[in-house]
Amino acid sequence: MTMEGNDATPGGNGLVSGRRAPQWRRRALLDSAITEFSTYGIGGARVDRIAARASSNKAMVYHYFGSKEDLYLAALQDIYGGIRSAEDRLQFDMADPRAAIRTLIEFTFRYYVDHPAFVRMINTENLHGAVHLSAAGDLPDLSRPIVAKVQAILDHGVAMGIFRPGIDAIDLYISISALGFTYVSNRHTLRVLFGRELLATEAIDRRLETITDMILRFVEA
Amino acid sequence: MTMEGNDATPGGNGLVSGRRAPQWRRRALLDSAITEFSTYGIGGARVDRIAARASSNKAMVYHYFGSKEDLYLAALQDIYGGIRSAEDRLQFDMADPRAAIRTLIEFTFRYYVDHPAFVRMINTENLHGAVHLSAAGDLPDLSRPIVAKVQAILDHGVAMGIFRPGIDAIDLYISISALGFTYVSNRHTLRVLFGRELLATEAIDRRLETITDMILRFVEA
Amino acid sequence: MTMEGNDATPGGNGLVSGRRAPQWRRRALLDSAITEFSTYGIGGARVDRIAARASSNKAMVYHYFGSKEDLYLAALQDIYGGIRSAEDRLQFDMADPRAAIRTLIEFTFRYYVDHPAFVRMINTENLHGAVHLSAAGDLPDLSRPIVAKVQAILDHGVAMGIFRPGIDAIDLYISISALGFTYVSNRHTLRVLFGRELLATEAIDRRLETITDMILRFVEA
Amino acid sequence: MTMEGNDATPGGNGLVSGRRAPQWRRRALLDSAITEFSTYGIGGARVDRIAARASSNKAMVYHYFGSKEDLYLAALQDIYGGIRSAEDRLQFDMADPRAAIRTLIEFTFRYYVDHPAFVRMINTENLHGAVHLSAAGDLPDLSRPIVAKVQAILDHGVAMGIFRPGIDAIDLYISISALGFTYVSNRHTLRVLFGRELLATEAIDRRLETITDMILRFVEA
DNA sequence: GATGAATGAGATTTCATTCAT
DNA sequence: AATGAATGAAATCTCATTCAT
Repeated sequence: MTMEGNDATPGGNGLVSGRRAPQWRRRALLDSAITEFSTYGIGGARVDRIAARASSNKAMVYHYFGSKEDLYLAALQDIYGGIRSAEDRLQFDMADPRAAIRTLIEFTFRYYVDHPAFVRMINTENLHGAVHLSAAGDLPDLSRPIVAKVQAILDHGVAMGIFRPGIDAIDLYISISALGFTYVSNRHTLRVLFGRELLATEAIDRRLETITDMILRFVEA
Repeated sequence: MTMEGNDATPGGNGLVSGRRAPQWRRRALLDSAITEFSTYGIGGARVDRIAARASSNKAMVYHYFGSKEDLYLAALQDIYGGIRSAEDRLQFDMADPRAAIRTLIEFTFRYYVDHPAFVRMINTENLHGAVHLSAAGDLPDLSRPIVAKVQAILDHGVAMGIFRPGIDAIDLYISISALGFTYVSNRHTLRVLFGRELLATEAIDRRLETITDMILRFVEA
Repeated sequence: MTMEGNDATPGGNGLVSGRRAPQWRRRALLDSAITEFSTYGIGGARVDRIAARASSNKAMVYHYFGSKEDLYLAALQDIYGGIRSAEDRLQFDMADPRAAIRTLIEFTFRYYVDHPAFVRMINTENLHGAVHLSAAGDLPDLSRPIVAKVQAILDHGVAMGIFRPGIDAIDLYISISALGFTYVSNRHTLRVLFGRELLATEAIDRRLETITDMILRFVEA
Repeated sequence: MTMEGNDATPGGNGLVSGRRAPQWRRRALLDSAITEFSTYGIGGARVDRIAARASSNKAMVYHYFGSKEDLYLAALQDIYGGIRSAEDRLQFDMADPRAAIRTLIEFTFRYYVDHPAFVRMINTENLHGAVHLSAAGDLPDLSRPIVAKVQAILDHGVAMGIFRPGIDAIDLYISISALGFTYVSNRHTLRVLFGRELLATEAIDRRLETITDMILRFVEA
């Protein structure tokens, strides 16, 4: 399911903690900020709009986050915390490496499809050379144990003779990610250039088949 | 070779034409604009900086382009005109579909690697829902005959029994693009999260191998 | 002894009185306010900082003082009450007018040296045309019986043939004050312009000699 | 003659130079800034008012001076450049040290009386610990050759047997300055406390007599 | 065509003050 | 009495755009 506007409240947060009761207001501002930054980029985002969307006022933004840039940072962390915790909840059937890969592919692709704000935030952050992520890069919530899981799946598959050896886990993960990420990220220009509505439900399902097929053919022995 | 800063002057084209002598100044402003927009996004771009980088002044920007938005549009068209004309110069060995696919993959990947500003502009345009591209979408310079070429290669391969049938040309092209595009586009966040310098020369070569391998395994019968 | 930071709690007074138990909190806020106003001026003072320095919160400031301006007024009164009560405690040896003048000079100079916040508050109040002091000018705590004492000393000295007649008490007091006040008040710019640390202990002692010498030569017959 | 409001255009400027024709506008903004800062202090000054008083707009302030603080710095330098150049134009009759001292005293006192904005700026700068002056302290326009002149006068007087030896030139200059400076600087609080209008014409003349008398008695052999 | 000055709208940020508990 | 949250007005600063020459 695609929800353009936003897709916030991902991480159980806890990233900053602090104040007592009105954590809900901080949360509302953060959600609004994610929507805003993912819609307009950093330079185009307006603190005014962020406050208004959260039914609050600009001063609250500064009260809770200090500055527009710090707010962006908090939004970025939250967005990453969201996918991280979703990944942590993922269950792989290690007895069936092929199924495990399918699970990973489907999860990853649908996460992008369902969280366009996540996709845009990543793009925005890359536009800025990932300097903010660097600054926050040591936060444990951002680490990606997912790669260890990919490695484990690959190892199992190789041991079982199903997968071929010599495949780099990070490189594979980048490929899985890329095949879905660009599909979501670039859907607007692709629509204009190729005339296809990529996020139509059947289109999504077909794309998932392509990605799964492509990755499995790549790893299979 | 990667050149961060910019990578302008793509189409010798003449999308707007007009004045004759000081076309070089228009060109300089356009190059500067591409650098600026691809570095800061639309909202973060500064007309002042664009003018200064071109050793000119703001009034010239307005003289030549009318407004910041129109300048962005011109930059976008220029960027697309660049890849279009490069694609037009591409030669495929149709007698060897496998080689033809390799040629396409390498060209596409290296174009992204060598033109990071192109990649960023695409991302920026998608952030904005491709509204500017839509507005300029009927320009002949932007159409993508590349897809027809992919279709032709696929058809040849199927006819020769080398490729399996049923592969959608656009979908395949999106995959080829995606495997390289995200690699370049998201390299900063990937570097922070995975600790790898994706644009080191050997890394690029290895990635090209992965992409080629993956696509060929996917299309081969 | 010089104490930069602050020098509050001058009058144990009770200019406003009122609540009984947590008078210490009012006092803490007032001390903090004196530090703040004397450091940043009225416009530069921050209610937030005043509250924080007193380990309290802004609402308390408003609870006790009503407004920032009223707080400034209270601080000003407190500061003047402080010197007034110190002056009241001064003992002059009227039998020796020369010694009495020396006592006055030393007291005055050292009071400025020891109470830089007092000096800054006076300057701040003068910057604002003394409108606040005017508003509070009828408070008995602010009247200056010191001038009557100067007059008495002068009269005694003239009667004893030690001092020359015709010296205006207020004018003399202004001179005594000025020679020390500016030395303290302008020490920062004087340090930059002349490269001398005016508040070094020996410098202070030497300055006191100069002032005493100058005033005595002026009044002596 | 006292002119409260302002008293600008002191230094032949040249402190920053730059732009061509519209130096008059920069000058107007600077004059307005001097009025504003000397009236409200740094924290109380309003960029809006500064622009409006100069019949300009805020953006021009930032165009010419960069920031409110830099504008304050420029104003401070201008103010100091003003007294410096007036001092440079002073002529002393070195054949008559007593007259020379009189000249210096009268010039100094009347400069304060006639330039209340100068006095207030000095006070404001001292309130802030002279950090701005320190930052600009190496500008040649700010050095004080006046002290060398005082020394020369003292030396002549001592050589002629008119003045007593052992008087420190800087200390003497501080005294001369102090006796007039505080009189002008603190006139508002002194008016409230003592009920005298210190800047009435006759009061000024009488005060000049006091200062002259006091200094001469101090230096004479 | 070209340039520096000028401007007004609007952006981010601050801060005195009040509210709810 | 005491506290943290909330707010609106206003302050500083920015920037796309236009003007005058």
